[in-house]
Amino acid sequence: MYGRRQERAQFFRHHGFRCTLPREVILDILYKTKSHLSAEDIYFKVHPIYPQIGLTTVYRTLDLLNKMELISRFDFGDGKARYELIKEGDTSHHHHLVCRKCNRVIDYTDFMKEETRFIKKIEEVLSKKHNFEIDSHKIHFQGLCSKCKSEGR
Amino acid sequence: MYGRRQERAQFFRHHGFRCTLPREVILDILYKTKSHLSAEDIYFKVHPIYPQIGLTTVYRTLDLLNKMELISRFDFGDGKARYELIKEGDTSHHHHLVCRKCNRVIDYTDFMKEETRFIKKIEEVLSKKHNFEIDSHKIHFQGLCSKCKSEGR
DNA sequence: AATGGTAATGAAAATCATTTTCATTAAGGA
DNA sequence: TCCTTAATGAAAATGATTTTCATTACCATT
Repeated sequence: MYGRRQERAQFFRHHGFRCTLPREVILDILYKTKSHLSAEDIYFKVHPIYPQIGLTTVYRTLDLLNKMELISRFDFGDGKARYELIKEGDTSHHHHLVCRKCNRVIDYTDFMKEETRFIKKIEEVLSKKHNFEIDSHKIHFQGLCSKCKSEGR
Repeated sequence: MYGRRQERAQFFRHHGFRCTLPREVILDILYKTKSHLSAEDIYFKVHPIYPQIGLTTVYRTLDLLNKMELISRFDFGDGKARYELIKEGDTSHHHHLVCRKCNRVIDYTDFMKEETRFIKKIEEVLSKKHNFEIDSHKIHFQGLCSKCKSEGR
């Protein structure tokens, strides 16, 4: 969906939004980049190629993509929001280990089968109990990364 | 530990910090309040009784308590950090449902037995694999709360 | 292909949570 | 009680994000 211009354009229009250059470019960068990008990160990636695209637009686009549930927003404790594309298929589903000292983030994909089973069960119960429409979940481990551990806390 | 002044004082000293009035008062408020408080929330709760305690000190104290792992920091998407006391015993262990529209937070404690089993297993594997010292985890469901669902997204 | 209504943009200014600075205060060990 | 120094408070600074507003450019319609 994200790979082809035509599909992207349709996706925006389906949601009642226009497909513009900044939106295409930003979505493209998120598509091509694995790591967890902040608005500024994206701005500096975009700027050399499209210097007319401003930081404000990056913020607005990230907000839009988030509302469209194309991307997820994370807080890893470094004072800026970070974003990741939500890809289709189970292959990319992952969660994070976050170092509470240096804020380093490690992605993991272990135990996803079991997780899915477990999460599905909770979701069923919670969504009924609280009349809540659950559409995503995040799991987040905190602690000390190898580097910070060896340097002493 | 948090209930008695003597214990609190010792706890601070054990960690090499002084036990001061602001620290006692702020810890006390966190102890007595169930909900997820922001620095400002705490400041306004403190202020009528101890007007000499400033917002800066609230921020600094929350930072300290967080580093001492007495409290946890959360981002529920409303632009301010929120904090919760980490209580002892299994009874208070819980996670959150967060509405992506109005940022309402619902605590849940369902399936904690199974969760503990599941999380313990993941932690063992991940901590070895990444040489990471895991000391806590967060689970976070996102979606629409009953109110926002009925009002139409 | 040209047009027009309007959503989207960019630059600058504003906002707001959080952090820093620095002079003053007060823990708590000696 | 004294003294060292960590902790505090007020004000200023910072930095991420949002708002404002005049301009641009999608894209449905002609």
